[in-house]
Amino acid sequence: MDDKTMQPLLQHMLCLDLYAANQAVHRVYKPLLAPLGLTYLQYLVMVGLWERDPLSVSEIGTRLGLESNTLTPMLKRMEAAGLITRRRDPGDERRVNISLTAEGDKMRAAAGEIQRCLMEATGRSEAELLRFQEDLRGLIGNVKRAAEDG
Amino acid sequence: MDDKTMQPLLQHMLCLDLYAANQAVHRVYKPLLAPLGLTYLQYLVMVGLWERDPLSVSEIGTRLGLESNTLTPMLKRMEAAGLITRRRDPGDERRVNISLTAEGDKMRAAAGEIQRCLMEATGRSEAELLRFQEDLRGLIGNVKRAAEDG
DNA sequence: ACATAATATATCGTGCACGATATAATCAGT
DNA sequence: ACTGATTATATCGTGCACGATATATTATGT
Repeated sequence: MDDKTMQPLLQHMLCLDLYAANQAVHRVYKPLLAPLGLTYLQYLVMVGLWERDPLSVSEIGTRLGLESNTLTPMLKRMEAAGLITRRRDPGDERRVNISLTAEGDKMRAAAGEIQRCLMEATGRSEAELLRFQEDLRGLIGNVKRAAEDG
Repeated sequence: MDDKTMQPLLQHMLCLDLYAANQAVHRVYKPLLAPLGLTYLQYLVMVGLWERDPLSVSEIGTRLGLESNTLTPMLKRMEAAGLITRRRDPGDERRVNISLTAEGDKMRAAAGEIQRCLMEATGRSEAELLRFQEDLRGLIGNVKRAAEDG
């Protein structure tokens, strides 16, 4: 008989805060990435490749929670922009390996400062962020399990 | 000289968890909203209207962090689906008032159960969710401020 | 070796997001 | 009353998201 259950209010909905958090993060990243000609999602792909190169489309997909229907067009745009190359894996012709170009690799130099800006934007210490991240990941795990089980 | 600063890793990036949280929430809502013919964002508009009716386009925009470039097409789809009406405000012809149709108002009945499912999906108590929401809102406030100040 | 299933990517259509811009209505200051 | 600024919505183009589907390649079982 709780009002919040019977009559949802936007003010109380956590999902709206998660949505707003993404919007806010997006808006901090945008001006930082604009000089590099990267979108937010393209930057996440780059971070993945700076860490390990090459990655297949599905390996990128696992990291970002996306599939080829989203990734293929995006990776083609990044290829057209000269950031990455797309080549069929000789060992398994179903796979497409994504690698950084020299230009894409050079952008790595800008990443440290971008991350510093983001950390600073949160106004939280590294320890506070870690604790929050742990909490958030627990919640994500629960929600994902609920989504799968129906 | 921290590695996490110099060389960002996807594993450490909070923004990726926020992104994943939205994906997960979206996936829980989708099957619950499909019977109503609503998308996730359309549902949020409905929640706003169940709370207060009418709302202008910009009032909806304030609540969801969106502007007419996103809302106008979406509201037109909702109008075509018979969920809402769009009428110029007689007192200020610049504004467009959005109101629920009888059909849209009836959907209110399904909202309680949907919210119950979502709460349950988080696997957290109401008190835990409130604490998390407070923490998240603090973080959003900081990030928004950083985005505005540049 | 061969038929079948599973896997990896690509394509298509619809619905957000959002910067840039356009248009019309209202407001403010003279 | 008039001009310029402000406000509210709409339009356009590009880039995600994602369900559904198609195609090609590899793996599996007989």
